[in-house]
Amino acid sequence: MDFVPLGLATDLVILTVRDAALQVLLIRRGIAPYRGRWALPGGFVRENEDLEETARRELTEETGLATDRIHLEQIATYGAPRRDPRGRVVSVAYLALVPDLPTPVAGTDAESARWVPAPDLLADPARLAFDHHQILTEAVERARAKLEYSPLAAAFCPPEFTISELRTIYEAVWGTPLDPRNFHRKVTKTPGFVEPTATTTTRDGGRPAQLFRRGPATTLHPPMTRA
Amino acid sequence: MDFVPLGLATDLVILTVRDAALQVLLIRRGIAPYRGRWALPGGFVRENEDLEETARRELTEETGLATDRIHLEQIATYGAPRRDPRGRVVSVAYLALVPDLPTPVAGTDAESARWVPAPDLLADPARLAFDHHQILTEAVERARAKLEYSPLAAAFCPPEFTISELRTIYEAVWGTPLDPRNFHRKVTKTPGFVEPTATTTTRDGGRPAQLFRRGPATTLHPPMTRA
DNA sequence: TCAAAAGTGTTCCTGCTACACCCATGA
DNA sequence: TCATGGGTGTAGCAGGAACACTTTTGA
Repeated sequence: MDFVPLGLATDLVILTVRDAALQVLLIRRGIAPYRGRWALPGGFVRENEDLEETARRELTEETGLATDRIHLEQIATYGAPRRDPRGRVVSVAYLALVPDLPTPVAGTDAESARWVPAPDLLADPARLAFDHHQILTEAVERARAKLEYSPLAAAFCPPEFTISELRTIYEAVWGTPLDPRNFHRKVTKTPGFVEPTATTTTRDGGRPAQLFRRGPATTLHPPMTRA
Repeated sequence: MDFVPLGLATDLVILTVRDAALQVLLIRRGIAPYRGRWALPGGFVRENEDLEETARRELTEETGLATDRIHLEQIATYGAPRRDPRGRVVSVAYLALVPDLPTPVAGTDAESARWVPAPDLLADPARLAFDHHQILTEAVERARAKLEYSPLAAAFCPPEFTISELRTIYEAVWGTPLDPRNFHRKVTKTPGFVEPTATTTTRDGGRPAQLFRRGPATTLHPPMTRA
């Protein structure tokens, strides 16, 4: 067996929608290399640990979230020989979509972890450590694409949500305004996307809005369309 | 640095369309484990070798193809602790789309490498070694999805091709018949998908068909639609 | 009574499906 | 002249975009 010496790690792109904007969880590096710079959270795979298991462990460590209900998917693997100055480290990137947390970043101090608006980061390729700009770019594009044909936008929402709240997710992730009236019709008529609950809320002001839950669909027919 | 001992490999799902069917290149394993069983071609990543570089090297070794013009993309990484009985091996899977080769499998003997129809393999989860059935399944699904919104079907064709030949690709990959007349209109009217050449051919019989080249588009608007 | 958000109706237009029809070659 | 595949026209329908309009609350 050709065991070339290398480290295997996972990096996480943890996305949420806060203040009507798509935001990424970053940590500030306390040690070299890239000390003091912002980076994606991540860590090494342990012996007898599955890759997704590593990613879920990191996710819990960074957010304090019970990881069961969180959407987590693999994005891609980055293995350029010199991507880490310490030596050969191959990293499997994962994308996590989390609801806007009441407790922002539990378990870590505010100095070393924070939410940063995704557009700011995407606009500046030099702001993140390692090749994390590229990883972030591909992860965000994946998230944007997935909102089209999957009901994943609901992964950003609490268990019960209004159609407006769901629309806010789409607008934040895609960065485009959507017509509230057509959006409402489209979402409620797409089979399995959302299911009505018996209750309503006025938390968004104005006329009471009906609350919905995620439906059973895994793909949307027809898909939502970006402008 | 936590260097857990493990092997890093790439596995290749090499697809082509032959005899109007989607086919996969398999090799017969000469050594344990899974000796005598069919498996995806693959091999270990070398020191200072990029992951895609490994994949291209394997591709050339198995097919004898100059790898420059071949479409190659990463699918996913498989790292379950016991997926390889020899020890911990993490594998990065790649998808390659190649035109129907005049010389089928150059550089290897016919005993140990052959094209196998994809539907046969997909239908039987136990036929391939390791977790290769799962890898194949995800790779084929990726290829099917990509034909919808990218001009990648042309990667299965020679540099110049007729609309019918392109349609054959879609029918083989998707496993559904398409209306030749609507397909023709759709393809020729989608901006940047194909570009006409000045020449025609009668290699498919009947009225001479115009030959086309790949156009400059990277995504198709509107997308092709599966039945 | 007014502002604000929820939700419905309607019109126009694009794009897909189905299929009738004509075209250009080889046998 | 006929079989074979290439290619165009067109009618009908489904879904999206735009926007007028009604509903139900809190201030």
